[in-house]
Amino acid sequence: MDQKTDTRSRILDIAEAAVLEKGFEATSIEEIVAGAKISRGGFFYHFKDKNALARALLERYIELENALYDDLFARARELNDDPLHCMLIGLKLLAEMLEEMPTGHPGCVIASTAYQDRLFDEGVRDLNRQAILGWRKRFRGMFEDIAAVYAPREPVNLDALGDMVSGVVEGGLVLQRALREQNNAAEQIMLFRTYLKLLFAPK
Amino acid sequence: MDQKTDTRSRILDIAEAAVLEKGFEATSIEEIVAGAKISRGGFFYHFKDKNALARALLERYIELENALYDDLFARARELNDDPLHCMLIGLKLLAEMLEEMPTGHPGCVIASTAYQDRLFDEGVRDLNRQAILGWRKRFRGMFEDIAAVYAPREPVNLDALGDMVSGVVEGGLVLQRALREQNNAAEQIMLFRTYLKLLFAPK
DNA sequence: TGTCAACTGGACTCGCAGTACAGTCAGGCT
DNA sequence: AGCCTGACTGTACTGCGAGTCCAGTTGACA
Repeated sequence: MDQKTDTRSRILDIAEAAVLEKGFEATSIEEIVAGAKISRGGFFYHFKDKNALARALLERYIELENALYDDLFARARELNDDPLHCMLIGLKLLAEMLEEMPTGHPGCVIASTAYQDRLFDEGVRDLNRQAILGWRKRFRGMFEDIAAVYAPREPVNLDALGDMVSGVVEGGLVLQRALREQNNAAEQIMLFRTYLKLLFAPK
Repeated sequence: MDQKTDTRSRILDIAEAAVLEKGFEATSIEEIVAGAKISRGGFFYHFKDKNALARALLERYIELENALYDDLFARARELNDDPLHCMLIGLKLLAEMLEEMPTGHPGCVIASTAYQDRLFDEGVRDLNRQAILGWRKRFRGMFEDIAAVYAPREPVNLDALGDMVSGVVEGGLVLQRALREQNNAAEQIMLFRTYLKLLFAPK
């Protein structure tokens, strides 16, 4: 059981790295089993097919991302109780985190999955959807707290603003991937942070 | 020669629709030739391999997108000479265009390509890169014109702001695809428009 | 009439996903 | 000690899609 968990997550580690590097379809089971030092049979013992692997990969990724956001904004809240400043600090921390990744951020599995749609079953697509809706809810809530204290200077739809966090990160990562530059995602987040300052900060 | 062009672009049309629907790898040459009513041999007469198809697809898409931006902002300029208002009108037109597409926007080939990297050769990746750099230059230029008239209220890197146009569109399309909603991309663009108003508009 | 571009059609190789299944091996249970 | 089970290994097979090769057809034009 311990061993099962071990091998399974070893497969996931190797698969994730390969998928982020070159995409899901381009990643063969052959190379995964080679990397994990197991047999093909062993792979199919853990995952019914490639779709099950995709699902597990997504689940793990989403859980990690959520934990990361939890941690980030908890730390931000410790530094400043004000909802706006908490948000601004959290985004700064997020940008720094992205920047500090020496090889650049691995890229987001969400976008990767979104554009390879029909390879996956409804379950995988729904997982993807739920994750983004979760982030919408998370950030919408934070923006509501901010708006309760600071009236926005222009009317904005808070759901859309919540989505913008995900969108800016996803978009930034797409740019970063395509341009082969280093800090586009971090830069985009900082630019979004300036937006929030202009939108909510009084003066 | 005319027929060649005809069949070739018929292949591209069908391939583009299929690729945007389910991704490049998931699109088989079999279904493309079936849709275009040609033989497999006919396909390979026009395209050396799938990579050549990808390249042609990208080239066509980028050209179209550039023409679209040219047209959009030319129309905006006709309506208002001021660089800021021209930008704001152009973004509004862009958002409306995205919104009016009944099935939602087909999605951006750029992101799709970025996340399936290693399937393609260096040429395709470079095309992708050049397209985004072109948009950076285009929008950076427009923002410079704006900044020459209206001092930004917060310091911003204009290259990054230029990238933000592409990033917001890409990110919005990713959300739209993943959420299966209709107007995320348009909404994100309008939100970005509000950003520009806050950043540049005096008061 | 002959040439050439634009195909058709079929046969083949190769790599990869997925199936099937028989056998191995270590640990815990009785 | 004997047995069971979970976690595999190894091999052999099917089927699909990419890509190659090539011989032959068709229609336009010189």
